[in-house]
Amino acid sequence: MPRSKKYNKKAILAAATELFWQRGYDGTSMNDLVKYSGLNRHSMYNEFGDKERLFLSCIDYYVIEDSKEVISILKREPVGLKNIEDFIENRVRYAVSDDCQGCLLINTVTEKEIVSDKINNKVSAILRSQEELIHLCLKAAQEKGEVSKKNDCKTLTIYLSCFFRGLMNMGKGAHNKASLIQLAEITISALKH
Amino acid sequence: MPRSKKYNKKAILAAATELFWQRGYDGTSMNDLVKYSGLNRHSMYNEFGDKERLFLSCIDYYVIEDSKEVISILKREPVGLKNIEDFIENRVRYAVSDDCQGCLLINTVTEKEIVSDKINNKVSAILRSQEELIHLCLKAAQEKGEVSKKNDCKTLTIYLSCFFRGLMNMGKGAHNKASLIQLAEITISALKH
DNA sequence: AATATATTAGAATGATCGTTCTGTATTGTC
DNA sequence: GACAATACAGAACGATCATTCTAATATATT
Repeated sequence: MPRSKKYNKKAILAAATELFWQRGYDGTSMNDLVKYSGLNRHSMYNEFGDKERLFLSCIDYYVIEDSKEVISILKREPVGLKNIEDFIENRVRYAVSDDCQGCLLINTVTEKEIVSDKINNKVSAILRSQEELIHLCLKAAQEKGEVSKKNDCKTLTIYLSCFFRGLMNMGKGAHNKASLIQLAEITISALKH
Repeated sequence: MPRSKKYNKKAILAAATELFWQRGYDGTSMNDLVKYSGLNRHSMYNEFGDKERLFLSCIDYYVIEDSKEVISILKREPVGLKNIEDFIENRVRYAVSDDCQGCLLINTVTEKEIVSDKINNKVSAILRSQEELIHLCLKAAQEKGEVSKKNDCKTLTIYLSCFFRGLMNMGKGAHNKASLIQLAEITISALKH
């Protein structure tokens, strides 16, 4: 009976995610989103609800689509140091690239005071779950003797999490991005001692 | 002749800086600033110009007043590893504290796409100058043999800069802030190997 | 006392914000 | 061909944005 939808929901989400990623939640207006995605304002609200719900959907899209490479690296069996090394290399290469705009989730942490509790809770839950993946790799790596047992692997997880957050910020605006390449080695070697 | 000013310019700047620090440039409205500082809107514009110029003044205030402790740690003679250690300890303690709201400058990097070139340039120039202080400490520390010469001290500077940026983000929103304490040791020991 | 500036509260401006509504055109199924 | 849902452009809403302006009041110096 009804007319079928012409637009591609996923493509719209990709466009919206891109904008939020670049300019943040507060810095992106519904007008920007309508213009950039090409979807009609009416359809936008009909499909995604209000701005907050759209952003929450974008976070889902980001985790599923834009983070899948990184997640698959961390999940590759058998887990161990190699996963961490590949992950670090992947993130450093992204940070150095010209189009690095940080990480949508980590960027949103900076917006903590302006966004809703719902958004904050979702973001921190996802960051926590990603840290859990790192934790599993480090635990296995310690058991295999690939990583020093001097530090608790929970501590090392936080160390890496901190490194990645810093890296994403540097990727967005540092004067000497190229030299970020060399951080991979230092960080990996810190795990071994 | 003229009536003398009743308000304290520095106190107003402190209040404005506090708000920008908490909520970012875009997330802070002139209305918020007028209300929070207590200064009349008219006097606000008269004293500081527009929002952008006020923000630039706040950055100056932040560097001079809110960063002076940290800067003095890095400048304490004779420079060497001890400066770096104290600096790291100071920043970690701040990150763990309940009222950590990150670093105004590093937060502004995340807002890169929304703020003006003038703001971006100022922020990155200051971050660069602070990295230079770290660089001088590391260079001296390497000459004294306190820090390994395996890595170029410019690389180590970037490593530390990355760590601090990550730390500030973690301080703003991590689920396990208390464990950040342990990062100081790992990071310092990474410099030694 | 006269004057010059500062302070204050609040109105007003035009732009933009998120959101909703209106009306018309389109396209599918019965 | 009739019906139902969608797509679309754009107007309209009230709120808020940064900024400017209007007055009235206060307080220094001459």
